[in-house]
Amino acid sequence: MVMGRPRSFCTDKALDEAMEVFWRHGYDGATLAMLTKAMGIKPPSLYAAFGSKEGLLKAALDRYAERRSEHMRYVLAGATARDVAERFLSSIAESHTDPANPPGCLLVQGGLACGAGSENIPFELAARRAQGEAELRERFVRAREEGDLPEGSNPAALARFLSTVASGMGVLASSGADREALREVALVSLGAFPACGAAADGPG
Amino acid sequence: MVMGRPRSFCTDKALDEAMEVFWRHGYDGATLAMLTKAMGIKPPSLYAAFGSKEGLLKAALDRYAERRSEHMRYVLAGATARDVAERFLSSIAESHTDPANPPGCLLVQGGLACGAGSENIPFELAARRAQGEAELRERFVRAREEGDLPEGSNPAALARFLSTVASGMGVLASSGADREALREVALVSLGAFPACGAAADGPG
DNA sequence: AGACTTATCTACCACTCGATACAAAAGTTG
DNA sequence: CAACTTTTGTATCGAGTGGTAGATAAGTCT
Repeated sequence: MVMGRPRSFCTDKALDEAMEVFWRHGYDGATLAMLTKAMGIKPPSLYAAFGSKEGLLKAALDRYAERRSEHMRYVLAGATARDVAERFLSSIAESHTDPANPPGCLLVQGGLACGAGSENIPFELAARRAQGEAELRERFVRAREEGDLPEGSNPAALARFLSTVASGMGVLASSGADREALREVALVSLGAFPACGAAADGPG
Repeated sequence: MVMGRPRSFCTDKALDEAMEVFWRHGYDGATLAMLTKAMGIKPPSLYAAFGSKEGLLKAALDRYAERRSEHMRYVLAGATARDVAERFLSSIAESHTDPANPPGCLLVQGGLACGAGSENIPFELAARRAQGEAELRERFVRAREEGDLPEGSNPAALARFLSTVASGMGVLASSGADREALREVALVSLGAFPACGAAADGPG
């Protein structure tokens, strides 16, 4: 075993608490006092473990990404592109209104605009959002090759559309919209999605 | 004329500068130092004119609403519901990437999550976003009555969908997406919109 | 002119921010 | 045991926060 005094807290548990604080108050709005209180540790322990407030956010984002990757694996396993879109939107509607978490999405709530000294935080969050979009895009490229998306369709645009709706649903959820409202948005959004082999029934 | 020393700055000009700061940095990220520097005045003048930082934001939001109301008048004047949706989405794509302003939407960038002491700011912004959605909803209710939306369609859901996409486009724009990307999203989104009298051609 | 009213400027308030110095505590190793 | 390594708690750092007191400037009123 390693030498020295053992750590008195569980890193993952502490990260979960920190994640919730960042989620609810944003990066700038989350103060060291809030974070240390939620994590049950003192500032020196926080800095020894994560280096800085920004380092703590990145660690929390990594943990958030782990959670999301499970969802994405399920989403991307959809049989058709339309199936993938439906899974994506409905899972977003559920997760963004999960009472176990703050409403919305950490990657949106975390901070679209920050004050002096945290200008790079919005970029960090944007990069993580872009990753999910890229996964969808690759899946849709494959779908077009496999013929379940029309030849003329635009996989990049469809992925960006879904990612945009997801961000918008994050904004909606953060302002108190309930789960049913998000499901409705998901349903309407799905109407924008092309159907190939199946009957291309119009929206409504 | 009123008595006393006349004000040395133009309230509207100062508000435009403050709006830009809130837009770019968010409510919490915008400091008094930034605001007073941009407005070209000192703190006592700011407080005499607007009461508090929050009062300044609300005044800036009022001014923002004035600007938007012109756009909305044009949008709502569309001949059909689909026409309204198209005008709405394309005007959002333009305004959210207008190089004269910070990217995105003040009502989104302003603050989805805030720190202690500004918890009501996100509600304030959400209320203003909801107003635009309500205008769309009323227009779509009328459209259904007039028969250019199918009987079974849901005006509230359609309005919420458009509002959600607009918020998502704000998030997208704030992370550096260019105008063409937003136009693409607008185009795909329009595919979710029901067409009534015209040919209900599928998306693609 | 001189009283009155309002705005502006300088300087500063109490407070909170993220981050850290230092010593005591809690382990492992010889 | 003593030497070593790492973490923990206390107490605090300098910088920056939103906001204001008090004197002065710049107008209108009688």
